[in-house]
Amino acid sequence: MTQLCKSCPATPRQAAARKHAIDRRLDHALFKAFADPTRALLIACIAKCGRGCSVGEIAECCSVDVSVVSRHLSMLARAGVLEPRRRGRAMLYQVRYRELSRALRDLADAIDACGPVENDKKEDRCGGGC
Amino acid sequence: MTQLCKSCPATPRQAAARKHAIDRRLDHALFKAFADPTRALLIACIAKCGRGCSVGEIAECCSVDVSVVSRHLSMLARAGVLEPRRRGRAMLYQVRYRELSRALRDLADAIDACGPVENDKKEDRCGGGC
DNA sequence: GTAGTATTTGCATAATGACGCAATTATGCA
DNA sequence: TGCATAATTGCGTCATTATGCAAATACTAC
Repeated sequence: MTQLCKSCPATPRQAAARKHAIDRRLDHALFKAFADPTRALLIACIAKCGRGCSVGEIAECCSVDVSVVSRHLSMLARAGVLEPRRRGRAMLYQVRYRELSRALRDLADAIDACGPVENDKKEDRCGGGC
Repeated sequence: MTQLCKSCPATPRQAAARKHAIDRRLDHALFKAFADPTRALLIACIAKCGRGCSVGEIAECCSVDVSVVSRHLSMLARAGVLEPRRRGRAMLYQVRYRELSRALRDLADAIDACGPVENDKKEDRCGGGC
């Protein structure tokens, strides 16, 4: 993620500022979490529920085996999307609302920061950052 | 994405409001785009460059074959992440800054909207939405 | 037209990941 | 302790996808 276009020599200051912002936000583990349809369904289900849901409950949202759901959930917890918590025999998973929306907004900010500014409008010039 | 937890009967109004927001934003094609390390690298490279980059230039950012980069780029364009444009022999790809950050912020908003509010704080009660 | 450069596509291979089933672990209750 | 319920893990299978190479296409310049 730190390698840069050899053909885009950059203003060091611009490059540093931009590089820092976006590289740190592009956590592909986070996006892998959302990339699978089943996981997206699970996330949406738990998010809309607004509380910690057990694995069995969550499994009712979709048609796959409970073991598959369990694996998805622990993966989502590792990715920082869900917060796991034990209650008796049940394992409750809850969406980490704040952290999640924060991560998305931070990436959006980083992308905006890379967007073309006045000096970069000339199509043939590199904006600096590569 | 429209299926819901059977064990979480919802207040219809809450359910509708929340469901609408998050289901529409969970475009897994968009997140698939970011889920692969190579693609994430390419996106970061083009984003930081701040202009339309040719396939050959972009390929210098990473160690994979140009043909692979070409495939990734056309996939990213299909996903709405990049904007393709021809200039002579070269194909230029530019990040769709506005649309991209907008999509991320919308999802962040939808997630926040699902977050626990006062009435949902009781852990055993479903917030409504499933 | 031909030659040269940039990009895309076809195809085979390798890696990754999702899934179901069965066995195992973890916890609560009598 | 023994039993029941909930969740996780091991393992094999199948589908998807990332990759490289070679061939084909798109475009420019002469």
